Amino acid sequence: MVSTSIKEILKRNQLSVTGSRSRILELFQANNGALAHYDIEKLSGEKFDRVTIYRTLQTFVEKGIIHTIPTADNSILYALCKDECTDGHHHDNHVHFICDNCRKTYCLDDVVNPEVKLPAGFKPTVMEVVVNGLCNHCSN
Amino acid sequence: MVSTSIKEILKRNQLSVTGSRSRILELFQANNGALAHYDIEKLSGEKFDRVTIYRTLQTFVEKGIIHTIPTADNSILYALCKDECTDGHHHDNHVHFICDNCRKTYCLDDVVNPEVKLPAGFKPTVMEVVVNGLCNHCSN
DNA sequence: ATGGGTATGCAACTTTGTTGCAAAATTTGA
DNA sequence: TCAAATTTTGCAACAAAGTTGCATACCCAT
Repeated sequence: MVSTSIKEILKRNQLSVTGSRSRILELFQANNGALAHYDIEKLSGEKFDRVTIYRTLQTFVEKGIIHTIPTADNSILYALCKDECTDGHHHDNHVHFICDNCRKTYCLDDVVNPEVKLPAGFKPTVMEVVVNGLCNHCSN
Repeated sequence: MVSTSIKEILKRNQLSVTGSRSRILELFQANNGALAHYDIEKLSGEKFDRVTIYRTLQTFVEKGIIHTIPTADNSILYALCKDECTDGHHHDNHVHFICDNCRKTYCLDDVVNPEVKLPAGFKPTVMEVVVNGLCNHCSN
């Protein structure tokens, strides 16, 4: 059942199981996409304090449960990490896709970041690829 | 001389030549990198109203004089476009590099965005590639 | 069940970005 | 060159987004 796995995720990351954490994780699982702070505030039904949501998201990022996606319009999106993520070390080296029509954000987990040849002296550590366009549901 | 070319850039884009626009363009030319709104506020020496800077940057983006760079930490960076940019149509399909040490952002104009194979049905329009790491000055 | 530690909610505040409007500056045309 | 027409600027007020300190409430191990 769903609630069990949520509890397990929190325990695995040494986090106490609280109402807000469970609910927010649930929202991510149910939405299967990326959520902004604003979305969570709406979806959770005004139930939690804004501050709690900020702190919960921050904690989840630190623990490697979710990761952030940069967007051009200055809003931070958050999405669930795959299981391999561990404390502070994210392996979210996949392409993100934002649909210009339905505004949904997809983690294209199977599309691995491409190689990029940088000029001499530039040592890369992290790379973010965000593609905008029409998703498979909106492109007909 | 520098001031002449700044004037020409503004005129070419049908913008009246004003103090703030000239000064802000000058800052971009002098810095040869990306600037955030915050940077401009500091660099310009408290000389201009915050609102003016917001509006000037917005105008420059619309005219294709500068383009935005999305970052993971929710700050918008702006950088000069190459001359080929025209109204609303940016050709900034190059890789951006942010140095984790000196915090400088580079437009790697010669590093063109790589090809990415998307799943069936996904139709891309714009793509952003941002690489973090150490730049050629900080990697020694 | 209880005590120690952690998380939450509230209040107050800071930062960031937006809007309307009058004053000032820039451009245009005679 | 000068005055009128248009744009731009700065101010004030506001809205949204994010942060911090602290007392209360909750979670969890014993």
